[in-house]
Parts: sequence; structure tokens; C-alpha cells
Amino acid sequence: MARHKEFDRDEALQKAMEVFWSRGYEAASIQDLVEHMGINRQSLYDTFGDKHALYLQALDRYREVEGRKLFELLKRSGSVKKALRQLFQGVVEGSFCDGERRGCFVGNAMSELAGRCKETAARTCSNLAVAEDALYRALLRGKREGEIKGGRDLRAVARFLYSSMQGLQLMAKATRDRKTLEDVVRVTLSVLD
Amino acid sequence: MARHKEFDRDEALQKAMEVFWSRGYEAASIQDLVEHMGINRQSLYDTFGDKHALYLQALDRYREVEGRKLFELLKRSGSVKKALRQLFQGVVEGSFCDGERRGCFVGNAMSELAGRCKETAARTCSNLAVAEDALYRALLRGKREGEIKGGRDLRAVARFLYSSMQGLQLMAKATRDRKTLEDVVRVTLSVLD
DNA sequence: CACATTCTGGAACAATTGTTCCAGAAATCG
DNA sequence: CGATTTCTGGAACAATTGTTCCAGAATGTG
Repeated sequence: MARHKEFDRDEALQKAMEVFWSRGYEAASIQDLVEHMGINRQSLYDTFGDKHALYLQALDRYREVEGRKLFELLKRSGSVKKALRQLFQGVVEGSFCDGERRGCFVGNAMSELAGRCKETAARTCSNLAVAEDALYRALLRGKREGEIKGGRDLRAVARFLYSSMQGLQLMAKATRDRKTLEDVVRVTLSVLD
Repeated sequence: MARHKEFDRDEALQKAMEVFWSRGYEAASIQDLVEHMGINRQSLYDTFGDKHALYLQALDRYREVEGRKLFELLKRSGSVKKALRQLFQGVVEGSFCDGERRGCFVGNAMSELAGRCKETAARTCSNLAVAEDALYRALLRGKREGEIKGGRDLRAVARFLYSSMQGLQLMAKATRDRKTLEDVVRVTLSVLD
């Protein structure tokens, strides 16, 4: 009947995500998006709705991709502590590779929009819950395998770890001093001892 | 010779700070600022320069005020641990009073601008250094008074505390669940034991 | 081939952005 | 009072914002 889409929807969304990730919501213009996504202005509106809707879809995509990464990393057999160390150290390393210092898209969304956009608030809150759960399960496994000592409220530790992750990612935007970031990581992970 | 200023410069700057604090840089329009500051458009430009310059001055004001608060709280005689608990618990309580969930202005600035504005980056970095130092000094006192055990890298702990503070403030934007935030605080402060 | 559909580019939209210009009112000090 | 300076309000600026309309090209299916 009709013509097919010329562009790959997922690819375009990926590009949109990159723009929102590095610039945030307000500072990203439709013009920026059109250029980086490589699609037509009208196609953007037809496919994704308006700017706000596109932002939410980009945020969802990020959550899905990063959520999966976290899940994979944590459910791997082997030392849970080591996996967590890898997770946090990865953030430090990543911050030095990323010239734009984009940080965490979800954290950025919390900071910029969660306070005044309920759709964003719902998504960042859900992300917290999902990540917390993955961390909690990993900690449970660590306890089961004798790597993490009992007597601790592991749910609370999981929440702490997520919060620390966000804090670290924010710190990485302010400083490029590796020692500072590594200090933070070291003390953070010391709660597992 | 000439007419005096009709408005109080500090008061106007305070108002500007409130606008940038709750809306961020991009989302705050000159119109918003003019209305909330209660001064003339032209007076704004004459007194503070352009929007960007005004933002930096507002950020500086915030840093000064909050910095002083932190300093006062930490240098008080008495239990250092108690002061830190008060500090973190205060953030939790504050997040429930603040309907706008503004978080920490410095943290917001890191998230939104530090990556692409070097003046902002310098200021947030300096804030980190100042706060770290105040925390470090407090920890030293705690150690001297026998409240905090030795053998820990207190400089690292101070950095950790600042990062945790920022993380907590970000978490408070995502969730209104008191238990979650208190869990984070409890585990964070447990590194002092 | 021909119809139907949808993509594409560009123009156009009104609204808002940050900023400046201007004329007049207001206030200080000699 | 009068001279000088600065504040004040509003208009005006060009640029950019997000969004929509339109005409035509391109593609798939009958």
C-alpha cells in the first residue's frame, strides 16, 4: 500500500538520546535533534510526537540499555564485591573518556526535570526501584555465598549504593581529579567489608 | 550628584538565586527573573550584566550562604558524628518541606552546566574543595577527641561525604519515600563507625 | 502501470528568547 | 532651584524557539 520508513526508528532514537543526554532537555533544540538524528523535521514529529514525548522515549531507551548492562554485570557468577568495584571504577574511567561529561542520563533527568515533570519523576523513580532491586539481589547472593557478612540491612545498602553511584557521577562532572573520585569509590565500597 | 538605587542589590540577587535554583539556567527566562526580582529589565542588565553573569553571581551567593551554614554547623563544639547526622537528616527533612524539590543549587549547576561552561565548572569545583576541607577538619577534630577511630584516610572520607550528600540530594528529587532516604543516610554515616 | 500512502524538504507560523534603545520621571547635591 | 545622574517603563530588536502546513518525490501493493 504505502512507502516504508526511510530511516531506522531505533537508530534515530539512539541519536536523540545522545543529544538529550549531553545537552539536557531545555538546552537541546529541535534543530539540534533534527541535525544529529539525520531525519526530517516532519518525520520527527510524525514518529515521536513533540519534543517532550521524544525526550521521554529517549530516557526510556537509556533506562532499558543501561538497566540491562547493570543487570548483566550483577548477575554474573563470581565475586559480587568485584562486580561492584568494576561498576564504580567503570564510572570513574568513563568520566575520563567522555569529553562531554554527560554523566548519567537518569541522574541528569532527576536534576533537571523530576521536580517539575511528573512523567520524568515517575521514570527516574522507577529506575531507582529497578536498580535497587538488582543491587539488592546481588548483595543477597554475596551474603549467601559468604562474601558479604550478615547483620546488615541489605535493602538499605542497595539504596545507598544507587545513591552513591549518582553522587559519584555528579562529582565526575565537577572534577577531573582521579584521586578524588577514587577516594569516593574506595570509601563507598568499604561499607561492604 | 545622582539618584540612588531604588532596590536592594542583595535582595534582588537573592530573588534571582531562588529562580535559578528552582528552575535551573536554561529554563529560567529573563521574564521570570524580572518578575520575581521585582526590578526593571534595564536595571537587571545595568546591575548584573547578562543572564549568564547573573547566574554566576547567584551561584556565588548560594555558595557563600550555604558554605557558611556548613562551616558553622561543623565547627560547633560537640559530637562531630551528631553534627553530620544533623546535616544529612536536615537534607531529608528539607526535601519534604520543599514543594519544588530544588535540591542543591551547586549540584544542579554541576549537572546542567559544569560539563559545558568552564566558569560554572570552576565554581562547582571550588565548592567541592571548600566543603571537603570543612568536612576534613571536622573529621580531624572527631579523631582528636576520640570519637572517630584512626586508621582511616580522613581526606577520602570527607570527599565521600560530600559526594554522598550530592547523591542524597539527587535521590530526594526522585523519591518522596522517607524510608529510602533514611536508609541512604544510615548506611552513609555507618562508615564513621 | 496506477493508485495509495508516506516520506521529504522547505517555507511559514506565532510565540518566546535575550538584549538594547529611548524618553521621561525621580532624586541627589552643589 | 538646577544640573546631573540614574532609575524606570515600554517599545523595539533580531534570533531562536517548538510546531505545522504544503507540494512534490518516492515507494510499495493491487
